[in-house]
Amino acid sequence: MSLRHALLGLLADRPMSGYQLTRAFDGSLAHVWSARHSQIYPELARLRDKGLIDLVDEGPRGRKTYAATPEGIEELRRWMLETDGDRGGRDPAYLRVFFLWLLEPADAAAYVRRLAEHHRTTLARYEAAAAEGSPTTARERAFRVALEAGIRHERALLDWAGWALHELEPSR
Amino acid sequence: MSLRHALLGLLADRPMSGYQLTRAFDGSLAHVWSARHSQIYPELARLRDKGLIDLVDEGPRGRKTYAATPEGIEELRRWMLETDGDRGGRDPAYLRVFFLWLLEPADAAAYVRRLAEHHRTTLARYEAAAAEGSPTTARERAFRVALEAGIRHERALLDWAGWALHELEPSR
DNA sequence: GCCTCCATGTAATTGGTTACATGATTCT
DNA sequence: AGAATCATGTAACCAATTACATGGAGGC
Repeated sequence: MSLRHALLGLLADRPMSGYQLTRAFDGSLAHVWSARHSQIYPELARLRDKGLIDLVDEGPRGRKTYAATPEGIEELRRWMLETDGDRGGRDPAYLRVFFLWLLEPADAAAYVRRLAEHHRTTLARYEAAAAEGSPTTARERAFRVALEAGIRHERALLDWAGWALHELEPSR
Repeated sequence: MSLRHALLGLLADRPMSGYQLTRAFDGSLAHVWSARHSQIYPELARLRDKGLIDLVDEGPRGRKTYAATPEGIEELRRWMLETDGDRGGRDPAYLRVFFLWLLEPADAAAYVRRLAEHHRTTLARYEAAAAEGSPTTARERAFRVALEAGIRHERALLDWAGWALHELEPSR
């Protein structure tokens, strides 16, 4: 169950509310995991029941801020090293690429161009994030390492899209 | 619902049984989508009810072979062009990378080395598949294009792992 | 006063995994 | 005869999305 550990990981860094966690899944974490608030709030309640997180503050508008407990961090560390059971990633965008042959060449090319556009914007966003300030803490350095994976991934697929457009030309 | 369209895409290429489809998800498709037989068989029944696939043959051991109908291919084409609603990919292996700072440096390095090993074997498998014969049909050429995305993805992350190991050295 | 964003929750439904259950064919 | 593989299905459970529902705080 990765959602649980994603929440623990975020809360191990700093205390956050369910609302802030929801927004974290729309940000830098979006390409590796995501979740809606309707899944997050009940999961936070379960994590609290198990003593893996603590309610550390209550603010305006009913805001509840949680932090990971030592037991929570322990559980997260355990999960980090327990790699088997990882199932292959799921990616509808690249599932479609397997079936491009069913489209008219013009539609297939348009699809690949749209993918390229998407990779281009994401890459720019990541590169901008990487450019601002150099990491100092272990946490910041690890984040930079994760970001680099995203950058190389986006760059590789952007290059691929260019190659693919050439390869899919009907004339060839 | 991507499973439905993955099945349609596979059956658009050639008629297959539920068992063969199950194995297809363990093969080249594994890194973009996967499903167990317990999900596939009921879905095939639903697809048949909707007239998107036909039962074209029954063989030994109760084997049932299905093929996509024209309506099925039409539905698949529609899905190919309807890209919104794609949610970000999910990848527990790279979710862990965001939390590497929580591990002892030695454990973090071991984790990255394991990722590298995984990318190395997958890359070798893809490159071997790419090396055998040159594609002739539109279907084969599109498959080669999809394979190339896999190759570049694996290569990029293998390179990343090497860089990350250097970057995570405690001495730095 | 109204709009936007902050903030949390529940209910209904669909998607996906694990476990249960059965049996035929082929190979050795 | 026994093992491996082929082959299909159902049931129970867990994970995730969509829709429903409510209200406070801050800006204009």
